[in-house]
Amino acid sequence: MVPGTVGTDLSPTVCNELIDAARRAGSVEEVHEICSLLCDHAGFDYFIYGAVLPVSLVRPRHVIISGFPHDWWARYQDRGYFAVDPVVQHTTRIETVPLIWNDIDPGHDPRGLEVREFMREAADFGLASGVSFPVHGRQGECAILSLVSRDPHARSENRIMGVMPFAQLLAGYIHEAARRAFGDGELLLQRPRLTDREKDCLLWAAEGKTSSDTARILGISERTVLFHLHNAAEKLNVTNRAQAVARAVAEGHIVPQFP
Amino acid sequence: MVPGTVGTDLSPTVCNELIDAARRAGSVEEVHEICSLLCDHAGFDYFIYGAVLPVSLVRPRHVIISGFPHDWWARYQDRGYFAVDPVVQHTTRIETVPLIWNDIDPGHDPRGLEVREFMREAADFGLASGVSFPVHGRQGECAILSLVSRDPHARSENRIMGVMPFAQLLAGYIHEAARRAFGDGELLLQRPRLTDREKDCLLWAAEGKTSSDTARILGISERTVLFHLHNAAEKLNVTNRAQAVARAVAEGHIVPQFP
DNA sequence: GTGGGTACTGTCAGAAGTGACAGGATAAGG
DNA sequence: CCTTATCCTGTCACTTCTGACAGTACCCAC
Repeated sequence: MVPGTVGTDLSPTVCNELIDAARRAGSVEEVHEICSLLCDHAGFDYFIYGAVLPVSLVRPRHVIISGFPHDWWARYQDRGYFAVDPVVQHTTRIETVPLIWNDIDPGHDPRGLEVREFMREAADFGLASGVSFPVHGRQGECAILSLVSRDPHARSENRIMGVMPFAQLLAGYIHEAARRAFGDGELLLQRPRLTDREKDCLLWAAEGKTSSDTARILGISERTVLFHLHNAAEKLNVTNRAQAVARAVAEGHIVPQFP
Repeated sequence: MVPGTVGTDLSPTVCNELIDAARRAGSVEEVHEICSLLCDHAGFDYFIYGAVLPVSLVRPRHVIISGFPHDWWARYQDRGYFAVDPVVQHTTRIETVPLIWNDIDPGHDPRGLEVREFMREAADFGLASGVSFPVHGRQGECAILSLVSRDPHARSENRIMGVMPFAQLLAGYIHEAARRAFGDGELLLQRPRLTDREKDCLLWAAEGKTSSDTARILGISERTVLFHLHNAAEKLNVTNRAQAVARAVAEGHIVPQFP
């Protein structure tokens, strides 16, 4: 399919087909293919999907499925453009809505100059305009699916506005497929399983209680509290209570409440 | 507008209008109105938007904008159906894609019976079928927008599949509007500012180092480490190091790495 | 220069946590 | 019946933390 020659034919029917395909997809190649199809049908030239998995992020894992021109993508990685790319910034911050590249105004950014330079360079490589769809999971898991056009004025053709609903919806399904493809629960499995009591004791420790406080609260002896904390620390592979609590919070084993 | 008499006329044009409205909206009433319009245009009878804001988990704040029948909503709250509602479970877990109520299969759920009973009861109150759109922000912020029909077979009419893309996209904008309406950064402002040294000391504490370890690492005296941790604990309004570390991690002041 | 914020250092007593010893009770599942 | 997992309890020696005492020094803004 020759880039640029395909109009916007992302009908609800095509969208549903792609959704079905995404729900079945289990490999990176399949996800790549679906992104590629979406890209074609939506009338764009390039795509890229990037994600930070899985999240509870003791060890964030960055994954990329690239449909970008190789030379640009190599340059992007080489020069560490993650730190500049306004799309990445947009997604890792807060946003839950698509970002249309033409709307990006580097004026407000403290690094406006860098951002402007980056965008100019991207345009030189054929990435003139585009739209990025953020997807967030829980606990910080996040992904971006970008569709990019060589045409600098994709927006004025209403191309972008027309495909936005379909692409945003699909982005969610593609993300789920990607998560499967990259080995969903892998890291969750690495997370040790704590018993209820261990979590109880960690939780109260995280809320500032001493062992004897916790013992009173739980109606058990102080020694038992120490015992559970000791076991929890071993499972979490940490050396003391502060580290145990830090890890338990970071991995989502406990959710302490603060005053 | 009489519920049930409106067909699916959620055209891209209407969708764009609603998006624009959502981007301008700044009050809960406005958000309610937009949800209501979406509901009508999409051919549904009721809606509900629920969110857990904002999220640095320290003080999760639950907000609801309800377009549900009052009697059902009162009963729902009264009986604590949050814990049973499969939609809530779906969203607070992992999912990033819409949940079509007809697809819910309580069979796999350990509490299948309860769930089934809950769904039957909802149907008695006129909530026969529907679709829920999850929205996730960063750090666990999450929201659900549900559109509900009195018709138990809304799906077979293809009504749901037709509006899904538009509604999912809009859900993101509605969520952003709701966040504004409920006072966006309020809690972030309450977050105390820690000095670099305080964060250094907290970070090493979170990684399991003792004060003397940290002193050696930072090239200062142990007493100074204790001093900084003490100041940090005062700012964070906590009583000991474990709680200080827990809060610092939960609020994102530090990001410890674990083995 | 005065005040405020940050970084830094000391001592001391008492409270709390850690590691290693040793043991028992219960329930679930092969 | 035996294993496994969970939960529970104790003592002792040693380390670490906490809170309250009392200071020095630097930089910046008003």
